[in-house]
Amino acid sequence: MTNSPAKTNHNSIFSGAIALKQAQEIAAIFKVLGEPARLQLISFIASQPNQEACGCDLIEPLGLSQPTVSHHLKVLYQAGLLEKERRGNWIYYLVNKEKIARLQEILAIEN
Amino acid sequence: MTNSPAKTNHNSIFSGAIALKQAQEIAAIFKVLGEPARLQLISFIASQPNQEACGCDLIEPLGLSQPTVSHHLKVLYQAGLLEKERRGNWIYYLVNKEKIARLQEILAIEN
DNA sequence: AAATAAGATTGGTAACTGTCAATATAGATG
DNA sequence: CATCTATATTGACAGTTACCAATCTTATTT
Repeated sequence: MTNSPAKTNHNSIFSGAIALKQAQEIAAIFKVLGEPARLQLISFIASQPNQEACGCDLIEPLGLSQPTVSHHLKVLYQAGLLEKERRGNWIYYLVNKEKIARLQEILAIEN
Repeated sequence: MTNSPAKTNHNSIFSGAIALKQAQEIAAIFKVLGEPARLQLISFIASQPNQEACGCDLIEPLGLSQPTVSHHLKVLYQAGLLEKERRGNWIYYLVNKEKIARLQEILAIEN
């Protein structure tokens, strides 16, 4: 269990004018979320009973081809929004809640 | 002053698997935020003393051409993330805080 | 080792978009 | 009306990406 630090929220884009580098980092995450299929993936995975799902169960509900779903899962994983774990033939994905929480802080209005 | 309704947060993508249409609507907003220049614009405007800025003051800090800045401002405005108001020759932009707050709710983890 | 099933990669295409130069529009002022 | 400044639009180009079919890789099972 990690020790939760004091909540300061100075990571918000509203706590001061952000520099280009930070803007690029944050934008990269929003860009990943800027695709309907990827939002559906996150939402679907999180809504499962164990809050996880294997790739094969994600193809049908999205109505996209297997390569396309695989591509989106990769993008989400590389952005740190999903975690994955292999169990036999299947790879189970789950949402990285900390990353989501950090994103939420970025949108926190200080004033 | 509007009466604040009971906070239910059922707009989050984590309160159940979202449908395609909703995914498209939300993704459209994240897509707009998925550009460094636009994040800088929002951040810069909000960090001004009156939390507003005219377009002409946004060109230099971004280091982009006037048409490009104008384009980004238009995209942000059309997405409902910025509001604008003409005063003489200048057009002042300010952040739509409600829209931001709604975005934050979309990322709220229920569980 | 062969067969099966899940997942990843490759290659190709169509569509989108960020960027700027050039130009146009709008409002204020002389 | 002419001029000046702020903002918007147009046109063009380069880079990116979502998508699929086909193929490859990985792990299990017989």
